Amino acid sequence: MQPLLISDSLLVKLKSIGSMRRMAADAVLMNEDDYIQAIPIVLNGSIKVMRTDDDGKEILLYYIKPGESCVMSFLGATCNERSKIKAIVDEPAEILMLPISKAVELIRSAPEWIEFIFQLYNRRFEELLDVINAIAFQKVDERLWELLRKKSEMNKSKELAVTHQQVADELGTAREVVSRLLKQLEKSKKITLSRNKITIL
Amino acid sequence: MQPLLISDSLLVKLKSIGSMRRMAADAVLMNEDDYIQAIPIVLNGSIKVMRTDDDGKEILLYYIKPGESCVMSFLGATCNERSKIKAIVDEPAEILMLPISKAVELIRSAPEWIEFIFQLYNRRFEELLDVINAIAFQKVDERLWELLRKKSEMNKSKELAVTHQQVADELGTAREVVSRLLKQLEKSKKITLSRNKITIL
DNA sequence: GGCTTACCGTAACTTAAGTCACATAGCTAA
DNA sequence: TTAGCTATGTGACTTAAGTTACGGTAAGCC
Repeated sequence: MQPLLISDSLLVKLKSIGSMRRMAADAVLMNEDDYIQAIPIVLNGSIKVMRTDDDGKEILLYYIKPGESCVMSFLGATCNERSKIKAIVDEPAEILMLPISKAVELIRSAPEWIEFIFQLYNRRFEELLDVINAIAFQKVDERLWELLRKKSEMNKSKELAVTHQQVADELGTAREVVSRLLKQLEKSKKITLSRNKITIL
Repeated sequence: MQPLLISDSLLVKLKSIGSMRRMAADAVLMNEDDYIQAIPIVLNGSIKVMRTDDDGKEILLYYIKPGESCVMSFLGATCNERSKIKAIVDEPAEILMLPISKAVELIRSAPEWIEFIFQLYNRRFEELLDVINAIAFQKVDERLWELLRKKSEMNKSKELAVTHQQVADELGTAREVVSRLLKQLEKSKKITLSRNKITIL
C-alpha cells in the first residue's frame, strides 16, 4: 500500500482552516448514529474504525493512519447523514477537525483536495473488500494471525499490548475462541503469551 | 434508499461522450484483475457485482441499477489499477461506456459529475457495510430470506427464476445448505419451491 | 500481606454450517 | 419415449465456532 501522505501544501491549507484536537487512547471520536459535525484528519497516532451490531458485537474495519481521514464522514456530512461506523482512538492522536462547510468549499478551490478524497475513498473501499474476503472466506485462526501481524507492523513492535478480549472484539468473535487459537499459535511456536501481552516470534 | 437518478443534463452530456453497449444476461462486464478500460454507466437492466475468492468461491456485493455506475472502476481506472471485483449482467442491460480520459476531464468541467461520483461512492460504501454486517453477524437463513426479498423487490415479482446453486453462490455458501434452508422456509409457508423457481408468498 | 479485579486456560457441550453420498424428479432433444 | 442432463431432496457425518462453566493467576490497591 502506497503512503498517500497528504501533500504539504494541502496540509498547510487545511491547518489554516481547521482546529487541532488531541485525544487519548480509547477515546471515542465518533459513535454509530452520531451526526457528523466535522471531518477529522489524523496527523499523529491512529484511529480504529469499527462496525457494530445492534446487540453489541463489533468488528474492526480498518485503521486511519496519519495523513488520512475518515471518508465516511465526508459524504455523510454533506448529506447530513448519521455515521454508519464507530471511530475509536487506538494510539493517542492529534486530529485536525475541519468544519464541513469549509471542506465543501475546498472542493471548488483545491483540486488536490478532491484528489485526496477520491484516493482515500478508494483505499477504504479496498479495505472493506479485504474485510469481506476475510470474514466470508477465511477461518478465524487465519484472520487472527493476520491481525496480529498487522498490529505488529503498525506499532513496529513484536510485542503487542492487548488482551484476548480486545482481539476477540476486533475479530468479532468470542474471547474463548481467541484464547484457544492463541494457544495453538503458541504451541506452533509462532507467538508467546503472557498477561496483557502477545509476542510474535 | 433514495433514487439517485443521474440528472438529465448530465446524462445527455455523458451520452455524447460514451458509446452504448447492449449486453445479455450472464455476460461478464468485468473480471477480477482485469484492467479497467472504461467507466460503465448502466442505463437499463442491472449488473451484479461479486467478490471472488482465490479458490472459486464468490459472494454478492451489490447490484448496479439504472442511472448508476461502477465506482470501483472510476478510481481504479485513473490509477491504472486492476479491478478488485467481478461484474456480471443480471438483467439484460444497456450500458454507456465512458472512456477514462473523458471521465477525468469531466471532473473539471462538470461539477454535477463529481457530485454524482461522490454520492455513488457513498452508497456503495454503505452497501459494503451492509454486506459486512450480514456475513459477520447474521446467520445464513436470515441472509437467505433477505436476499430473496431483495430479488423479489428488484424484479417487482414474487416469482424468482433462480436455481439453488445460484442463490448459494450469491450467499457464498453451499447448494445443500441453501436447499435445506429453502425447505425450512417452505415449511414455514413463506415460499413455495419448484424447479428453477422460488415463489414468495 | 490480603483482597479484589481483570485476565487467562480449558473442558464439555451445542449449534450452524460445510461436506459427502446418493436418490429422485423434471426437462429436453434426438 | 427415452436417454441424459440438470436440479433438487435428504440423511449422515465432520468441523469450526459459539457457549457455559469454572478454576487459576497476575496485578493493583488498601
